[in-house]
Amino acid sequence: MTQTILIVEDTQELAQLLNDYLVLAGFHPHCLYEGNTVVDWVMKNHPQLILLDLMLPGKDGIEICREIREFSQVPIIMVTARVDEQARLTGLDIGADDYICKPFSPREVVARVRAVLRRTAVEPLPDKGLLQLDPEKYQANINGRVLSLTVVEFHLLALLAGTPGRVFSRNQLIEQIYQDQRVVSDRTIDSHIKKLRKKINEVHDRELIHSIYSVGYKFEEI
Amino acid sequence: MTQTILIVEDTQELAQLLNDYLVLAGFHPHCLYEGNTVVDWVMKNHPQLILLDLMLPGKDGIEICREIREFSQVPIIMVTARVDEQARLTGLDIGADDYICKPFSPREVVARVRAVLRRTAVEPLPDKGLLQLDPEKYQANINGRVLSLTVVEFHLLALLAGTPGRVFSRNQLIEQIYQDQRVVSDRTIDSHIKKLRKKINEVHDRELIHSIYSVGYKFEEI
DNA sequence: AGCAATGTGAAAAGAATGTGCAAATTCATG
DNA sequence: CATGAATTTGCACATTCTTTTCACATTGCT
Repeated sequence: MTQTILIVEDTQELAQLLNDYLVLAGFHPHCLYEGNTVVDWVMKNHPQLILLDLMLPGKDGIEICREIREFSQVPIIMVTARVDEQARLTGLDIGADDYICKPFSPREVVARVRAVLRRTAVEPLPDKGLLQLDPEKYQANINGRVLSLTVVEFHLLALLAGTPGRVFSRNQLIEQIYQDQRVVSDRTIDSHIKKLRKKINEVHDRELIHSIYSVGYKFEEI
Repeated sequence: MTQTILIVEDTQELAQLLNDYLVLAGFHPHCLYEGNTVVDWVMKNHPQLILLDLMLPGKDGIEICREIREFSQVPIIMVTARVDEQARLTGLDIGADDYICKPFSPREVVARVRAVLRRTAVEPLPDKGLLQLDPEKYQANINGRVLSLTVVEFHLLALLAGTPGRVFSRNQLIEQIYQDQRVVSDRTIDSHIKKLRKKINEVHDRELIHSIYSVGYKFEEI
């Protein structure tokens, strides 16, 4: 198993430095220098871990992180240029596994990469499941059949299916789906779940979304 | 010597999750949900370690930390909600032993707790038997077979199995399970025990939960 | 035996979820 | 900017599941 690491960093010099250190540490890094192509690259190449700069030409780091999280749990380490940029990370859980603040020593980065990989090591996630999600189109695929989902439905499904078996409380789901701190009744989630189930049932006969009484919902564990 | 851990965290959901993980790891956590009572509680109960949220209703984490340091060297791990809060920690040594930044995985917290305790004292090793509990799924595994438990059943089993061989009185169980001071008849515990036993029996033939006459219940000591 | 504690099943009480509908909101378009 | 369609939201009621309690049976203890 190769240890592909994706480096997304617009300062070429820095990217090169990181690259060198990671090669020395036995990884196989790949560099991208702007934001627009990142999501595609990740979908195609399934890296083991992503080092993601927050400030990027093209699409910005937070947005990229969110999009990746819709279809993958790959570990992401955010790299922030300066202390005050950190403020942008505050909007709670944007889905990154760790973050590093410049200026950093390359040694430190390698150490963090190792740490994150160690933490997430036990992940036999052979994607290719029966469900595939396409964040660009807000579509899901089950057994090759297409579901058109609304935005909320898509986020909901992406979250649940992102970690099959894990139970999400309604509040957790709300926090993740409405990142703008909107106030929403928890029963609203039930409504969306119902619609999701209905759409899923149209193309698939087993129930994939389970309710866990007094806790929340989870996606079928495989 | 029991390993009491004090959790001070206003998000009840999070407190409960941490609580579960720590019980599973063989500790005896106690939760407080606001800042004003913390110092008193610590003086009376002498916990082994404190997990202290920085942002709290009532007295704030830094102030609490300072006050505790006036009379005790108990290890304190600060929990910060967001990255920018870290700034408040960096400047001065406020006396904490470590800090953790949300979002964190409960596993990570347990690891840090162990690390801090290792540094500051001698630590009894946690054991991993035939029973595994997953607080994020409210599931138990025995011999690889899955038990679906209700919330109360899960907490009950987690408590008992967290310290195999230790006898818990019904009142102790009630106090731990219903942290909201609910009033519940002690016979209620018996009912839940019965259901637990039934579910366990479906996948395992030896009796794992034992009644100790006129005292309470304990989990099979191995 | 006699008292106390625990096991058991069933039933009442309590909570959470499913469902259909309608009101509010958003969004694209004329 | 108005309009209608699609989406989102929240509610009320039905349904399901869980929790709690109780009465009675059984077991353990002195």
